[in-house]
Amino acid sequence: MTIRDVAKDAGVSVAAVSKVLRDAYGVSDALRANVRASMDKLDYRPLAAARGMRGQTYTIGIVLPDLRNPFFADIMDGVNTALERTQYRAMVGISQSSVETEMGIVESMIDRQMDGMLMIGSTEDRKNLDIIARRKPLVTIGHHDPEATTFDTVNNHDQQGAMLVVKHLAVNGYRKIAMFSLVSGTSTILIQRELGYRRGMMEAGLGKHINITSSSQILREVQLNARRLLTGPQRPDAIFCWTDLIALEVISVARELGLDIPNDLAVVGYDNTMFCDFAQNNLTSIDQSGEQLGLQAARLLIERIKGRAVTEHFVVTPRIVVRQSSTPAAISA
Amino acid sequence: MTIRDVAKDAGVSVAAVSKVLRDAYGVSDALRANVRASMDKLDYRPLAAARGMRGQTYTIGIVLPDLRNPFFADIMDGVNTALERTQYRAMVGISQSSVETEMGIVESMIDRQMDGMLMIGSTEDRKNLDIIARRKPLVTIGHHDPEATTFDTVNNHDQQGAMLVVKHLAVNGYRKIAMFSLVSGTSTILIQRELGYRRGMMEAGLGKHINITSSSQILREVQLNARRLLTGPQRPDAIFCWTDLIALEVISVARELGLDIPNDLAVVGYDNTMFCDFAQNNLTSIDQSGEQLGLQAARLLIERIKGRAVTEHFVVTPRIVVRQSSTPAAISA
DNA sequence: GAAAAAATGTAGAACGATATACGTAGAACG
DNA sequence: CGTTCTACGTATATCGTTCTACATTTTTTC
Repeated sequence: MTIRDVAKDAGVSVAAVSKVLRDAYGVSDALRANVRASMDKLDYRPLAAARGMRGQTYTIGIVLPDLRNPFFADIMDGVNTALERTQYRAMVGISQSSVETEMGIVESMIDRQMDGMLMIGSTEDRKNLDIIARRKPLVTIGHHDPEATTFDTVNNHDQQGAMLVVKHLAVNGYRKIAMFSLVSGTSTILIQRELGYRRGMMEAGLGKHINITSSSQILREVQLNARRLLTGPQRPDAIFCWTDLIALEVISVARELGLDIPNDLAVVGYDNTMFCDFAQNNLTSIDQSGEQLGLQAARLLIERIKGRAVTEHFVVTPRIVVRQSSTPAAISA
Repeated sequence: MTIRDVAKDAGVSVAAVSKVLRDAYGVSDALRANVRASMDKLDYRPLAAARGMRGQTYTIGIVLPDLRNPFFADIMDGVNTALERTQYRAMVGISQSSVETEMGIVESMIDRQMDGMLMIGSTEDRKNLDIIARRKPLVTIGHHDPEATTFDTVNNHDQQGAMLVVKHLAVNGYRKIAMFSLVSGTSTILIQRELGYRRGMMEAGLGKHINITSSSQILREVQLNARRLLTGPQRPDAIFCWTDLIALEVISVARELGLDIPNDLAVVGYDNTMFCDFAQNNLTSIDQSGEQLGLQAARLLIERIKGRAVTEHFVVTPRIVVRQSSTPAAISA
């Protein structure tokens, strides 16, 4: 089943069929209907590889850091919603939070003629992103770079989100508020969240309690760091974790140490993923509306593929969703 | 940077370069070294789209039902390990547990000239899988069909896994053991787990307590069904959930109802995902070694792509990992 | 040392789309 | 009524590989 078969069946030229396929200029309604009918009849499907040789593949590549953080599922829901009514399809690559793998995936997506790329929570720096963007339309989620001109960015206001957390904790009487962050020199969202945390602490007059622990994402290391933090000389009475998944691990360690949450320790996460709502977690978190982020990013990417050249930076306002893990009152009530 | 540039630089024919690229027969060591040097020097990367026109794209398509179940991350770890040293790359499509979407993704992967497909937890029936397998090498994970001859299957022994659960619960004194299953007429792993549950109950002399509740995966519906189960006239004293994620939701509902786990209610999951270990869950589960499943599946798929025609069916033996959610003794101890 | 076999390399026709350049008919214009 | 537009279609070069068929050289065999 090739474009030639369709052309023959419809009694028109190959070029005419191609035009119909691409919604290109210069096709009468009659011709279009005729060709469409033949395509349906023959159950014709264009081969992306062949299209890719000269034009588009109608495929966008999505790079995810890992599959364990449920937040990415929220984002993908939004992406899929945005793509639903288009002829674009998403193919996902998993970088396992490694920069080399990430670049490898991007390369292999370019080799595979993806029309554009959406990088989520990328750890690349601006230079590398610029290099990619020069080759293919690019949109990032979770990379702050308001000065970027070669690619679009989609974010929530991470600094503000972190400040919301600190403010909420301070209002609820917590003082020794620590932050559990991620070791990753280049992640701009971490930088913003740490900044927000510091600013929040200063504004609450808690500057002297600023305390940031950084850890990789490896489960064992997270546990080790959490345990160290909770058994150290200056045990915090609240921990703000950079993502829900880490918060759940911190809760786990705290429970094992016999600490009561939220009375001995408050824990707050980020992303407001579905796990926060479970009664055994009941985790206060920042909602950055992953679905919205995914939707906007996909929209921007398709616009870019279609030719938009001016850069857009989309920012969502985060909001805090308060649950029991940070509200001692709720437990006594 | 095309194959022609490399050929020119190395002073050989285009065909020679192509042979080196494909590890094809008829290349001397000297030629290979020469060509490889030019490829490195020019930083050449073959274009998958062009390769796809005649040969392989060295890309395998992986179809995942959803991104929220952390079990799939374990599988993907195995897949990536298996692919690491090959020139194959994985591209993932998310079907959102919908049969139409699943078929759509498969179609679009075939359009994109994937060399083979790995379908995980597919809800397709044998007929559809046969149709796919006739077009592309296919391996499934989580689809029992020992009679299948057109594709390979990789599974754990789900029936045995379910029996392990029932036996364990019975030994610990639980009697009214219910099962929380998934509405999905065609999923063979669910059929096997339900069968194992029934057999286990019969063998434990608990036939009259057999009680299977089925629900979709939608969070609200799961909660509703769990609540109905736990507040009904014949409240079970243990619930075996078909996957960890559901078990976590059941624990949540039970906690909200004021039930103590494991004294009022035991909960057991399946897949032994990372969340089971968290202290707030402490969930007994069946380990089916997702990483092993992924590794074997990827290996089988590449073998098939390379030409193996005889079918293989790989089965892992499940083992139970006992935690507090099903051992009342542990809590009093 | 001639014939056969194996090893190594090359030329060039595919693969299935896209997109440029162009032809032709009918409409609009003055 | 001739000219210029516009709308609609077509012919075909092109994209970057693969792979068959073949030519040449080297090795093996008797």
